[in-house]
Amino acid sequence: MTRDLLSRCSHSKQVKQIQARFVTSGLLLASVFHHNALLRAHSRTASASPSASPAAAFPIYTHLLRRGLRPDSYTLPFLLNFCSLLLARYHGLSVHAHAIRLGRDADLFLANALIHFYSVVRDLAAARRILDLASFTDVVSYNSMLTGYLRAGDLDSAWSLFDGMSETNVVTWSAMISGCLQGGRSKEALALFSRMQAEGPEPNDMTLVSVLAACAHLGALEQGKWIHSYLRSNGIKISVFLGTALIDMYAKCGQVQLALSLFDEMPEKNLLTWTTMIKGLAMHGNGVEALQLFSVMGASGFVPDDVAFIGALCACTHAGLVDQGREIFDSMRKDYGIEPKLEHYGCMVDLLARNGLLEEAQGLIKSMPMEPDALVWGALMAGCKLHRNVELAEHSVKHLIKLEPDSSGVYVLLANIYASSGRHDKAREVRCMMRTKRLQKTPGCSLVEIGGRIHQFLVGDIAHPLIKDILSKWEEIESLIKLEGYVPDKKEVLLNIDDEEKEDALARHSEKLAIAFALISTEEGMPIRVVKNLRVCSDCHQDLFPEIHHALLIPQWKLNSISFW
DNA sequence: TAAATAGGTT
Repeated sequence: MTRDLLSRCSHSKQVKQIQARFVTSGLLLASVFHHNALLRAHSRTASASPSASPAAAFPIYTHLLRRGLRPDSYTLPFLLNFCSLLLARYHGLSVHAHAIRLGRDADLFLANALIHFYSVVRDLAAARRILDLASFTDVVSYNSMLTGYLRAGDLDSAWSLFDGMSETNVVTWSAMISGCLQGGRSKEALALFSRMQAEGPEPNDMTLVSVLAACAHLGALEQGKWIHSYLRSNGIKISVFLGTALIDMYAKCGQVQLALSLFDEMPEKNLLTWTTMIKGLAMHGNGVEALQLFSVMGASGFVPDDVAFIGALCACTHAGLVDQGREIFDSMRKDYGIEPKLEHYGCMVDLLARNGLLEEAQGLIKSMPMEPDALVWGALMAGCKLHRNVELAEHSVKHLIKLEPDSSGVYVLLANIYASSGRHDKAREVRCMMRTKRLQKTPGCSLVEIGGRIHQFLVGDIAHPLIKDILSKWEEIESLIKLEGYVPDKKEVLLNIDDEEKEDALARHSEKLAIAFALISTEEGMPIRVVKNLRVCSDCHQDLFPEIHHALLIPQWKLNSISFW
């Protein structure tokens, strides 16, 4: 009876009401079991109640002791889990001390709860000590330690623990895959997933959500599609989580229509589902559609949060809707009580600057209640480049260099601006500055998926086993497209080198290597999809050659962080 | 008892 009553509670207030009734009746709290059930109900409802406090659980424990009852193997773990949920460090420490006094600290359940607790409060050394000294451990003990390392971003420790585990389960593998993802190592995440299929347990929906996110980051459409059909053939229900991950994957892999039809079919959506779809539409230039969806979302009763507003502002940027952007930006505070964050100012500066409203953008920067970051100045500078305002660009660059003295991007941008306005002496000066500072341009990196495998190319890359064939294919392409009227667009190559060398430098851009490789590795008529870390250079984007016309180039800045392959 | 999704860019 008690358990039924408590398991129906979804909010901590309801638990408290039942608790009060128990205490006043004086009857129902007669056993350890009832105390445990209450503690558990508090934990279960804590995440849905922002006002939940660890202090709520302790009177139950004190009550138990006063009655002369002895905590069983569940009592202290339940109490501790409550502390973990609320990141209540001091309460948790006192539970640990109590357990030692009661001699319960050798229990397996408690050891696991302690490892989890110390992991979430980021005391990994304490967690490790418990794991190493515990009399009994199981796979959960190791998983808790593993997720502790992963939460802290310590992938190396996680890997070495993982490699040494004698028993693993689906949680172990899912945690590792999501850990790789969080660390920006999507390719490792996918590799781990194939290993899991060969030697690990069956994946479940939580595993697949992470795998889909990895596919999204890598533009691995074929693998993403494979997961989708895996879901269908295994009768796995498409939850809100899975559906959202699928929509994101399709959108990031360039398949907005597929993403949209999935979105329409989803019976249950949450704020993330909407935001993902809005962002997906905006990313592909469907700014107007994205904004329509944003208002439909509001009409459907979903209150946009700060991330949803980024999506909406981003849609305005892509569609050049300055007035709507201003309106949305103002309504954030006025209608929703959300203070614009740095990111929102960044979007607005981008929107204004891109559309030539450089002074308004500068004014907005001055009005910001916080210090503008490099992205804000970068957006202004990009606008200056587009609208050839060298003076304001120089002003922005001073701020940028102060904020990011070691970032090569700033200097490259400045050099770009000088070069495109014909001031080659200044551009050369910047280049020298970069050389003396030993800064290197972030290498362009393109990925192409052939037969379910991802191939990576860096600019000027000669590491690929087929590099000779790739380069001769490019020569063939180049001679053909030159006949069609292709003229290398050398403004992307700013270096002060002669024309022939410029052509050579262009020819080795990573996207060209990837396209040439894809053309020799696929059947005629097959679509080619290239994903790139930087914006695709305008020369590479010319689509004079009919075969390249099929190539879909998706710039993806997120890949910037992948540098270890 | 342990694991999951969205976010502005040169």
